[in-house]
Amino acid sequence: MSSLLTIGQAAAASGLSADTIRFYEREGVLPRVPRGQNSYRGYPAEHVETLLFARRLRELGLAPAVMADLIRLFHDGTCREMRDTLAESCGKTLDAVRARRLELERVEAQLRNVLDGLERQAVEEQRISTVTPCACVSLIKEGN
Amino acid sequence: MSSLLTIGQAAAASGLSADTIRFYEREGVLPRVPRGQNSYRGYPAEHVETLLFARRLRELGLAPAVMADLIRLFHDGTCREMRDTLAESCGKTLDAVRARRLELERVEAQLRNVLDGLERQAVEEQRISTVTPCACVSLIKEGN
DNA sequence: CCTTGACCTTGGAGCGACTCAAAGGCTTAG
DNA sequence: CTAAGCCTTTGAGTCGCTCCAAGGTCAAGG
Repeated sequence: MSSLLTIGQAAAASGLSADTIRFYEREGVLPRVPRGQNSYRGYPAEHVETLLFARRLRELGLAPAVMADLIRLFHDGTCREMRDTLAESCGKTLDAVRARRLELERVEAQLRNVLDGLERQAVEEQRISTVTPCACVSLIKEGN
Repeated sequence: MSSLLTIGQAAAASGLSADTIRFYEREGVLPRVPRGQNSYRGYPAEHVETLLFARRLRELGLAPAVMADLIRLFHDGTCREMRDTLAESCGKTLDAVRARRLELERVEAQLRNVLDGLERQAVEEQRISTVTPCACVSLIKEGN
């Protein structure tokens, strides 16, 4: 009857799973909300804003420990604190994401090379109908 | 005295860590090598080829279970088996890597957006020396 | 009133691919 | 004799959830 949401409703409203919300609460990422006499968690409607903020931080690839800081500032912090912390953690995350992306690009190119080589070998082997020595392993050997 | 390498030497020669080699052996990725009377693992010099092959497969992002198959073929398989298996697993891995890379590209762009917005806000707030309402959280809210 | 099914609770296990730590044995050099 | 630097095994820790089991609660239908 009150305006409190259950965890399932909060999950549906925020796009986080109920499991994830519970996990975040345990880990101190999200504040602990009060329980009803059911011992059910009760989420005030405004709390959905916090959950949406958390979800967005997660989408941006921020680690739970960083999310915890930012969510505290979301409730308690000044604008400057929020901006500085956000700048620092997004900056670090950006560096990490870029590094990972570059690595995946290298791997992707190498996989393409290998696949191309395998294709060419298969074609070649069909063209000259004799069995040639197995060379496909050598495609793997090149460092790039 | 024999030409067997210890795990540390095999690790140095292959670029895999000793821990990783032991892990791969436990998991059936690499064959079990015989122990000396020390109970030390003894690696024949040729085995380094296998380790290098494993290392390369790992660099290409192939999962241990797939590596296990390919390493068996490396010893036992025909050229065609190797080529077909390699083509299949590299193809699947390529798809997964590409998907992950695209996701990281999206996240990267979003992080850049957020950082740009924070920068602009900081500049703006300095220019007009009155304190404006805190808007930096709204930078986070946009879905992209 | 009773049942059914959908929700909620907690605690704990599982994932992938390693990585590290503990506790002990072997070998070689000073 | 001891110190170092290898090696052995077993088992726990990492990260960020995700899923499971066992049980309590609630709303609706018969």
